[in-house]
Amino acid sequence: MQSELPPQYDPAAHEPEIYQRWKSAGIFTAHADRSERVGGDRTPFTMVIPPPNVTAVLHMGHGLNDTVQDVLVRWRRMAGDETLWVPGTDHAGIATQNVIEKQLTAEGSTRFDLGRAAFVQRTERFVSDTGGVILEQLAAIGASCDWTRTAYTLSPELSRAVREAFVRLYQDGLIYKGHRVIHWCPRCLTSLSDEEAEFEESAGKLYHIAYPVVGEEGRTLIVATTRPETMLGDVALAVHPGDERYAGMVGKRVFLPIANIEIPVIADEYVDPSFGTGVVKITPAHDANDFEVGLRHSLAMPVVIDATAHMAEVTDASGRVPAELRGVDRFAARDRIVEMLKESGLLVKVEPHQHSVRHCYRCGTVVEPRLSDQWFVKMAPLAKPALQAVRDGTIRLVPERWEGVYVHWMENIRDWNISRQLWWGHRIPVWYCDACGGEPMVSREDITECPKCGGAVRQDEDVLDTWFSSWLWPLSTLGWPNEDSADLRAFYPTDVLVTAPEILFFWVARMIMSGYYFAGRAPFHTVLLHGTVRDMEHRKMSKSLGNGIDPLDVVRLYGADALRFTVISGMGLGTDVMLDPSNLEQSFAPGRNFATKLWNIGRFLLSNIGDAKVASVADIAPDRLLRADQWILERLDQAIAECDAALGRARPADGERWRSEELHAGLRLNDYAESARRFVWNEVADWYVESVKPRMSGGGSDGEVARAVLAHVFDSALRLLHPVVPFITETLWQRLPGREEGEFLARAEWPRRRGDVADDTRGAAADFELVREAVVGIRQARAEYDVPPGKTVDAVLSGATPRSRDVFAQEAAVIGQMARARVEAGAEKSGEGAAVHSLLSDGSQLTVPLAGVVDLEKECARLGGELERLEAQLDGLAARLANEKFVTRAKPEVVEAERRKHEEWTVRREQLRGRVKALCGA
RNA sequence: GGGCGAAUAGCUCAGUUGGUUAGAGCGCCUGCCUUACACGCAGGAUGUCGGGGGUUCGAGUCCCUCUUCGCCCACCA
Repeated sequence: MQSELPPQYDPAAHEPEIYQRWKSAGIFTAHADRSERVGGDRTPFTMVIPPPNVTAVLHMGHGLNDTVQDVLVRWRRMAGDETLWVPGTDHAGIATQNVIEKQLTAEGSTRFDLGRAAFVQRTERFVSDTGGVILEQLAAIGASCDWTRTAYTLSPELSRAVREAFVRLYQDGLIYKGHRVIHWCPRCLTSLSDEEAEFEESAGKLYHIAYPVVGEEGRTLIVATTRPETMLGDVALAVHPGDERYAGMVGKRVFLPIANIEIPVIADEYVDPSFGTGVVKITPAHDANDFEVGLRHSLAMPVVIDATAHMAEVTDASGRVPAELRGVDRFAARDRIVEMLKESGLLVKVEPHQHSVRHCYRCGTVVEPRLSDQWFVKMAPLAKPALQAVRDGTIRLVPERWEGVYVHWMENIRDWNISRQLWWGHRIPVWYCDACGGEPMVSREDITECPKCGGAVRQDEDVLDTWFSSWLWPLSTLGWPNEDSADLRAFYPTDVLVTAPEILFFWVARMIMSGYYFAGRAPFHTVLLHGTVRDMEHRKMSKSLGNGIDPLDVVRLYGADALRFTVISGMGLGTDVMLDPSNLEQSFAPGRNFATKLWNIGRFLLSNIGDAKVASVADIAPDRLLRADQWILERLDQAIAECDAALGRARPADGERWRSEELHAGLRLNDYAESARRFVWNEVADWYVESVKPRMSGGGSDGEVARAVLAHVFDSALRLLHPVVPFITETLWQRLPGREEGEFLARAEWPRRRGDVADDTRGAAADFELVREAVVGIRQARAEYDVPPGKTVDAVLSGATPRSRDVFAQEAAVIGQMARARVEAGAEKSGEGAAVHSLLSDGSQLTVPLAGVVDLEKECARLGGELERLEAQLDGLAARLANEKFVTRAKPEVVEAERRKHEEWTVRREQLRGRVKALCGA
């Protein structure tokens, strides 16, 4: 048997094959009819994957996100739930369109050369050829998604959901067309939502420009602006109505430099008198705030910058842009205008100014505010139930701190611009008949002719924001809007949504809103927001920085399990994971080392345990279990309890709302992984396996007991660990004796604790714990006194006092058996350690025995130090216990604990004193 | 500008409602190729718990303040 398994786990030899077997055994496939919501006998547990962009390739962010989800879904699968993890991809409007446009640029062409239909066709082809690679890559990290339900936001089914949502919202008056200043990306040539236009701190300049007052020679108003190029679109200057400095100016007119036209001075509350000069230029077409001011004062709204961010007289702007500036890029124009102002003496000063500038979240271009017509969703009514859900515990955000962020955003929610001037996406389902006046017709089905006049119609040119399809994801992937869909009835609402906080507003908040609006229910009860993968300088991993780690490299080098274990155990709740892209070996050492350890425990076990069927632990008479057996079974119970506690409840206890004590518990995946790891490594491997070695080789009926306990404990450990390290645990589990064809750990039962345990059982476990402590003590002594491992005890102890020789010999028996120290082991069996046990009843002896072989002076100094420390501690304890306030105010159990400790320490002090006296004479 | 969070070992982080001698992993040091594992075993070192003040019998834990970092939001012309 052993020869089959090499000492190092070779992931490549097992992982792909095992994944295939899981898949073909249908382990990942959910059965709607088994859900208790439709009369089945299993509780459903559903997650929908945050759909990666269809053009994406797997990076560590996905690696982490999908591992977390897979741990949860595998856990619930073993716990007996009917689990469904829906995979899929997002068509990713801007991102995908950018990819194709880049290709076209390389070919010396543009999308306009190609035309809309051909462009969309080409993109579709690209997506069908190369898209979804990431889903295949997910298999490499073990993601147990239901591949029979793979979804795509631009598929016919999901597109139907998009239309339905649009039409319903429109009919309910929640979608409207607005004419206002929005964020415009002059590179992508589309509008963006508030969320898509991200702030970035940048060092700009504040230009102070003098506007000459009409009719008052030499008098000017000074305006401070960061964007002089927009001044050509100025229609007024504004001051605060209460600003006494400019009280007389309101109603007067000033010259707009360069354009050389007159504009009025108005008063508006919007102006902050304490900023700059207290005078603001009003440019309604190129600033969202100025737009509002313009509306209030019925001002003209000349557009002087075109869609590509070049200066032009676009609308209502004739005579404003001098010929020399037309067609000049906005930033070049800024410099030119500053130059011109300087020449005419109207540039007062320029000072550095730190401010935030919005950038396109897809291409990083500085966003240009632009006046245009866009479709908007009225958000306030949608936000109401979504806000309530988080406040009342229907939905919990983990970690908790995100709840505040969420609530604040929801309370101040703004309408959502859902039009994009792109070609790749769901075309807005609105048609116009120009003959009949161009009133919008909104429809679920394509409209080909005008229902009134029978004439030609034209569809709205724009497509919908990508997030307008993603926000329906939990609904649409399950069959909505078909209310009778089996999946929708069986699996909606879903359970846990796992994602990064970056898309809390883009996606999570909107899914909650759509869930309530379209289905009347929250789409999930838990949102787990995990951290980000960063490099050692804490920079986010990114392609442009070149500090990324390819998860597939890690899988190739160390295996999927190593990757999974490393990220899960290294990730506290909501905290970032630091990995070193330049040192994969060290970064993934925790996972790789653990996998190897697990592998070797399995190797040992399989080579010792044989193929014969193993007795069930439950069938073994309790009195045949040795202390070590009782101990490891007790530790197993403890490990199960710890893992269960760390994972927490899968759903609210009452099915509706989280109780406050449940709200912030559970989902501590790192704690779970650590508990399981500690059990298998530090308890099973370090102690139980060691203690069991002589018994196994001894054979006989006790050997059978040991076999049974070892097999049971290891089997349980594999179950506990399977969600984190599914491949290696499955590989080993399959080889345990008694396995039948077609059995999979992936759907084996999650371990449960034994019921009530008899007192003497508990006592036996505690006895072994004493043995363990004794062995540890002896090892410390050996190390401290440099007892060479190659020496037998007798050789070392020559010259020792008879008593110390005697005692150490007893200890040595245990060391030999349990610690693999090279000491002649006695015949004492199996770590029962009666000798050690009796030793422990007098704790003073543990460090005494070597007195004869050590430097007496050194030992006395050491003991003296120890005694001193102990006395200081005891003084403190005594003082505390003598303190009336402590005794009366502290909790009784605390006081009791301190009393007990005081007693124990007093005994220890006496022993120590005795030892010092005997040894050192003082 | 507003809000939130963090600061504990060289690094990443745990430390439950205040109550033992503050822990883990990685790293580091020492000794070991011990018949499952050197990707291992055994042992070890390392902390003015960011600074200052306060409350308390008792503070890493609660309060105030300062400093430094991070995140979210914002109409920083």
